[in-house]
Amino acid sequence: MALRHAVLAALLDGEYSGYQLAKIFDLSVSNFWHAVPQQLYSELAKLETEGLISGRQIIQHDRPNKRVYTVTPAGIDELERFAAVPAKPGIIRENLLVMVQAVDHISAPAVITQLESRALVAAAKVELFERTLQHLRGDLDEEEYLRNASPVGPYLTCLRGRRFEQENYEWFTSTARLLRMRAGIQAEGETSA
Amino acid sequence: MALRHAVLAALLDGEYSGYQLAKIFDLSVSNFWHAVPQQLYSELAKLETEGLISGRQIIQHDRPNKRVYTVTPAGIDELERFAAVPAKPGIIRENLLVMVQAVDHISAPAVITQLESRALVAAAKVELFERTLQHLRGDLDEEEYLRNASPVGPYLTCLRGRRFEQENYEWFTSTARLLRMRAGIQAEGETSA
DNA sequence: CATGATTAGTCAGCATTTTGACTAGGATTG
DNA sequence: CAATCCTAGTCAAAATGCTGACTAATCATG
Repeated sequence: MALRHAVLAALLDGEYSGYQLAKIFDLSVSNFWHAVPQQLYSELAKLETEGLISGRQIIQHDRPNKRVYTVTPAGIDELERFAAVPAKPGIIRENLLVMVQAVDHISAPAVITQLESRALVAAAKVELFERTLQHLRGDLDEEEYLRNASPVGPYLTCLRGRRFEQENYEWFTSTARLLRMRAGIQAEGETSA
Repeated sequence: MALRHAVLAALLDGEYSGYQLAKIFDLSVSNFWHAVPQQLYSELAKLETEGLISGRQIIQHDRPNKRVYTVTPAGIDELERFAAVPAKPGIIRENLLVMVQAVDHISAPAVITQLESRALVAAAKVELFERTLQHLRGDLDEEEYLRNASPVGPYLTCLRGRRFEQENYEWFTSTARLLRMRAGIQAEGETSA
């Protein structure tokens, strides 16, 4: 019973189908919760039978019909209870860091390549979050938005996500550079003097 | 088949028992891989039957005997193969951020309390990592350590962990303060003018 | 005008993770 | 000197997560 609260929290923000939710999870929600589409479909079904969300069919003529969901008052109550008990500490699983942990014992170039490609991914995510934040706050500046605007929750989690990816970018980049240097490998664009 | 590489990577650094490894996972390794003790015991058993680690019994008289493990050459090969294929993107699951995402719809004080208590935890982790880094580098300064010293992998992942917890601390703290302000709740120590 | 991408899912089943209960002896603390 | 903590695990079962295969219609591309 863990995914359910992430789904409920994501649905607070609008009426979405499983398919749409899968995209949202892939982008913004992945900052604090990871889930693959199939998990969402089955969790939505369970949440609906439990009455925490309610779905309705949308007939579409240009593309397949879909079922969109909204959080019910019972769903809000569930979130309320969820927030009342201490959250379990967060978990991280990052294979690339496992590789770096082992880098003294294995071939460094493989790890360096991965660091460099993940740095690009991280940079793209930073930009995406940047745009999301701009979009959320519209023409207000950040301070004003934070002071008054609503909803503020998604903005705050997005701030955390952006920061996380910024730090990822910097660590991936500097770690790759360092390992290159130690291995005596020239970075792309560098030349030996 | 994912935990196995984290276990192998952790064991590169010395000869540990399941029990010791559980503590190590709880502290430093949790920066990049989360696992509970029972997972480690069963994973160690599997790794040993597969010949990727080898264990030996240590007879102790003052406390229960234990079985300690070291990575075999086959285990190193396994890590090598692991590093040769692109790592899956990392995953995060953080219930406290789920609560913040939902904060506009639920009781804010519950969330604020949790943010404040997790800020303390994060601050303690920062200090722990700080001490770990100092211990690893001994009397060298960081630049020199990074340039030459060995092993460098655990130092690098610890740097990432420290940074992550620093950012957690700052985000928890500033988010709690902001939510207090928006709710019109005085922070501890503050007084209304 | 065929090929592939996108939307919008379903179904079955394996794999992994987590929880909880239990053992057992020595060390520590009130 | 009884109660609790720490070391060092084992076992079974429940809960959760993930993979892969499949359907089916429309839209975009070459």
